[in-house]
Amino acid sequence: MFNEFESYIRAQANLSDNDIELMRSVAIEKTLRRKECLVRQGDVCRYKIFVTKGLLRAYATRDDGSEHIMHFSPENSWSTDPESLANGTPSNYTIEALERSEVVLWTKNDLRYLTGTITGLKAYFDKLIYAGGNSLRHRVLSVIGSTAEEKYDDFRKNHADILARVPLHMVASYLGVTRETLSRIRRSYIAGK
Amino acid sequence: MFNEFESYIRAQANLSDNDIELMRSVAIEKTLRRKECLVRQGDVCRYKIFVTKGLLRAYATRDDGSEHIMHFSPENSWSTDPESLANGTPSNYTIEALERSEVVLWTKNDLRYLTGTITGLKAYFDKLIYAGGNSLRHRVLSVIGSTAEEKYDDFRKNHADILARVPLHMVASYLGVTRETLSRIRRSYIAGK
DNA sequence: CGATTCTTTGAAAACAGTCAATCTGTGTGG
DNA sequence: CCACACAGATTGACTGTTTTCAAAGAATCG
Repeated sequence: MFNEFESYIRAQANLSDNDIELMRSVAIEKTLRRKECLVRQGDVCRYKIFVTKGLLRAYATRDDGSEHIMHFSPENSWSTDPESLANGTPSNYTIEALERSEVVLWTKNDLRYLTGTITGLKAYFDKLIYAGGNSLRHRVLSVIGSTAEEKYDDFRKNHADILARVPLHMVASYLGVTRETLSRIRRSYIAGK
Repeated sequence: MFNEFESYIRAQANLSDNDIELMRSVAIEKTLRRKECLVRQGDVCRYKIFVTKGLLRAYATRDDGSEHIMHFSPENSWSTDPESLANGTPSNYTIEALERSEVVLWTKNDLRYLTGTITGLKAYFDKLIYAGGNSLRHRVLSVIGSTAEEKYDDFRKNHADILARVPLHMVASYLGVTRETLSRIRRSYIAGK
């Protein structure tokens, strides 16, 4: 798993062999069964997670039992609850594997040490956070200004890879519509083209 | 205006007198009339903006003419279009003063130099981006999982200061509901308590 | 195969949007 | 001081969309 991470990160950031070995020395490898949770809502999220295989989701459950997906993380992407990780507060999210997955974990402290030592890694994380902000802003715009159909369009455009891998009711939960509504949208979508 | 910025930033970041003078030397001060725009949708956003007095909004206009507010920036907060600023691409947002305002501006290049030189400033911006991500995530959750009424509640809780200063139809535009709906919500709100 | 899980469908109800009109307060110019 | 225009807020009636509830059909996992 770390090997997959290594080839990914080498392509993304300018790291020496030494940097890689440093990261490896504190990395934790883990295999997740389908439906296994890495963090449960209410727990403290202790790791920053890189997915080398499979697919995770981070979702919040409301008092009424409804679930809202904040984030999908397929292979070669990251997951965590940044707020819980940074502050040690209980997480609002459950992070669950949707497929059998392989992940690499780092604790907050190790990560702080790594980003403090490896400037290339810090620069990479900065880029990552910046890109995350952009996609959150796009999502806010999409979600406050669009009909359910436009949101679905948007999702198809921006997350075609995810669309093919997750049950529809999770797409619905990501978009903030019911599964029934999404189902009807798709029908008219197919009819319309 | 830079003086107001100075006292704010000194409280937020660990900066030497020298750092401050460096920032001052490239800062641009500007006064904005009510309704004056600093960036227009389609323009490139050339500055990072600190508001020392007044209130700005950043909003996107859709093809159908509807406006969606991404961000309010009262005094002692920042505004910009990060994507446009970083990439030099046309901005999706118009940044407009809602009140007579005073702002301090830095160009991308000056900013890059400043953050590269002043580590305390870099650390402060990192914190800022991190906090911005958190609030965007909260907003996404609020907006995909709540009725119009709950969104309004949320806004009241998190932005009481803004609520008192902007016309209601802008709150509506921030929340993604029509002004009529918001008006009706407020009525039931008052009746209910 | 049997049991889940996922998806679709229908009908009714709740919700939010649209259109049009009115009301309010503010500020301007005669 | 008044008349007027203007921007904002509210209301009513209507329309359209989305949710809810209930059921059934399809696909998938063990």
